[in-house]
This record gives sequence, C-alpha cells and structure tokens, in this order.
Amino acid sequence: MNPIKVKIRIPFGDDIALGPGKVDLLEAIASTGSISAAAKSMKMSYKRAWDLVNTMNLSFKQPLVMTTTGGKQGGGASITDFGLAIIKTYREMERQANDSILDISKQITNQLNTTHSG
Amino acid sequence: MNPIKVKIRIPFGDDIALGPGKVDLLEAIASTGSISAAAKSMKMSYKRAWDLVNTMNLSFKQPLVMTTTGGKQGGGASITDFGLAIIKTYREMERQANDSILDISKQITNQLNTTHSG
DNA sequence: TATCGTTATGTATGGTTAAATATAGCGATT
DNA sequence: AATCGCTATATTTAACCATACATAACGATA
Repeated sequence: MNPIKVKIRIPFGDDIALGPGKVDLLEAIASTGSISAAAKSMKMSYKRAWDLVNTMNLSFKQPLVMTTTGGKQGGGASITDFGLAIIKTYREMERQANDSILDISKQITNQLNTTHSG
Repeated sequence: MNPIKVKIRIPFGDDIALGPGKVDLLEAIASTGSISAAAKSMKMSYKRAWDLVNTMNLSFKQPLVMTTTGGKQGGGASITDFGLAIIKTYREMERQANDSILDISKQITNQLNTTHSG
C-alpha cells in the first residue's frame, strides 16, 4: 500500500487538456460507448462530462473522442486511435512517476501519525 | 519549458497531510518567521494558513511548525528540524517524479494544439 | 499594568463551481 | 412520420469552500 498519490496534469492555456479525471472519463467512454453512460458510471452530470470531452478535443491537434448523434441507439461516442494512444502514454507516464518515488516516499509516510485521521 | 505539472499529495485519513501548497507555506513560514506574514506573502487568509499548519502538525508524529504567542513581537512561528527534513525530502521527491517523466511527457505535449488556449 | 502583533478559534458572508433542469436536434429503425 | 436515446447547449439552482470578520488570549517590554 502506497498511499501517496501523484497527479499529472497537462495545462493548455487557461484550462487543463488532460488530467486524472479526464483520463478516467475517456476509459469509461471507451467501455460504455457513450458520454452519458460514462458520466452515469462515474456519478457525474452529463453536462460536466460533455464539457470535459469538449475541452480535450479542443486542446489536442486531433479529437480524442468521436461522437455520433441520432440513429438506432440515439447516438454514442467512441475513442479515436489517437485518443487511445494518448491514454496509453498517460498511464505509462503515471506509472513511471509513481515508480520513481516509491522508495523516497516511504521516508515521509513513515513519519505520519499512527493514530487515525483528523 | 516543461508545462506538465506533477503534484504529489500525502493523504492522512480524510484530509491531506502534505501537498504542494502546504510545502510552499512551510517555506514561507521559514523565511518570514510567522504564520501571518507567510499567509500575507502568499495572499492567503491567516485562518487558512493556520488551518493548514494545524492539519500538518496533527498528521505527523512530530510537529513541523512550532509557534509562540505573546512577547515583544506578539509571537511567531518557526519550522522544526523535523519539518525541515520533511520539506527537503518532499522537494527531492518532486524533483525525482518530474525527472522521471521528462521524456515521455513530450509525447503528449507535442500533440497539443498550436493555436492558443480555450 | 497598558501596549503590541501574533496565535488561536468561531461564525458569517460571498463567490465560484458543480449540479439540476430545460430544450432542441439528430437519424436509423420501425 | 413516429419513436428512441443520445448529443449539444443554455439557464437556473444549489452546494461548497475560501474569505472576511470578530474576539479572546498571550507575554515580553516599556
């Protein structure tokens, strides 16, 4: 158990192109096939999910998420090959960052109180 | 210029024992000699700064900040040797995490739009 | 013992942000 | 052409959190 959490954010102008929440959302879209289902699975409002997707698509050279409206199931969303590559790279980057502090982080967590919480 | 920001937080129960803001605050206290001056230098309310200090002191086995009340200058605050060690370790950990993603992060930032902001 | 700037702490206020609500459009299928 | 669930977007409402404010205690010094 390594309680330390490394969070990596990629800023783009005033907002954030990519971060932990957005990558989670991408993966949820990939597995559900729609923004609304992904939002529901993450207990997030559809609007918020859509805004996050919109920010991502506007931030990168190519869209990470493709959407279709209408049709049998009313529409849906999928992750582009480009998006899949970004997810993969981000997760790999996260792993590297976490690995790099594995040893030294113990020097801090070892100094935390044993009595719980506050 | 590496725009990616790695933030490391050390959770303790429901709240956060240490994070980027708290470490900045510790360093400000070290250089100013008081919580109130440190807060002012960071454009933060005294109450907030005090709360952060309190959380830190309660989270660790030993206090990171020592305070005195009353006296000629009204009182003040200083960082304990223990606190100084924690700061040093945290900054080193930050550096390691940032270094570890230096190469791979470019694979993502290179894909950001050239047209600015949103 | 009066003063001073700080620590210490509670309460109230205000502003930002997320959520809730509302509405329109889409298009394959029936 | 009627239906269905989703995308797309604006507007209103609610929740949260930082700040502001307010007050007391502290103790060396003068």
